[in-house]
Amino acid sequence: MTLDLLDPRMEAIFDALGDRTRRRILKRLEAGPLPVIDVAKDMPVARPAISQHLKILKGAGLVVDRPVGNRRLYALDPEGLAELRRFVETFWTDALTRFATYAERDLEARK
Amino acid sequence: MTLDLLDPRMEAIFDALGDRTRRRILKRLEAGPLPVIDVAKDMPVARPAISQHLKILKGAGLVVDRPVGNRRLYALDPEGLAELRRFVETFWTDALTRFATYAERDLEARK
DNA sequence: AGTTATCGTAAGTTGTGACGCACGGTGCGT
DNA sequence: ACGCACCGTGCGTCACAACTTACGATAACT
Repeated sequence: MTLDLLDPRMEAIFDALGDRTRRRILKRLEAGPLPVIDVAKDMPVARPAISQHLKILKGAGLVVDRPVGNRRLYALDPEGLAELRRFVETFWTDALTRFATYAERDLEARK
Repeated sequence: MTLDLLDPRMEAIFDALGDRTRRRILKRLEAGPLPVIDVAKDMPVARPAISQHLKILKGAGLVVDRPVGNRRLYALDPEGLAELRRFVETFWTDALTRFATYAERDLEARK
């Protein structure tokens, strides 16, 4: 029936979102593009760790980066966010449909 | 400004979704409620591992369970899914708003 | 009562991912 | 040219989370 494996892209996205530090990074980038050093500011981990996390987020398509002089600006990638949004949306509606179906069956069974 | 930490509930949800096996479990439950033994069927890991994953998913509010005779039926929890949906939705729209703002600034800066 | 099936959990092992440190590269300034 | 700031990346370490195995509990049979 339906494939058991998720889209590799979605796998990467959820894997990326599975880490607290990475979620914090995204939350911080929500305010706008930032250089690595600013992303790392007041974070519980050191800058190199932030770089590694950013690399993973980039691989998942959740952030984009562009060099600006000395530094490198990271920003949210609407592409990846859109993909996540679509997936959650469809999963949600599908689940609700199924849920309604089973609620109906329950009602039927109770008669 | 905006709080750096996410809602503990969302933290639990994303942590739960951060694991491949757990995602597969959810995907399987999308078809309807199942006993543990059926969830574990043809899975790359043994049944006890599935039980542990289900416990985590339950803690995150993504699944619910009810005893049915000898077995125990697990099903998707619309509550948690709704929460996830809302979060992704607002994050998405907020990000888009910010994105538009910065695109505008870019345009302005190019003049 | 005895047997079988389903399930949860405790205990112990292991892979791996998150991290700090150190280094090298690059760009901007003096 | 020199120093400085920013950044990416090996490399080694370590904690933790995902496993298996073994056991005990409960429920539905004969």
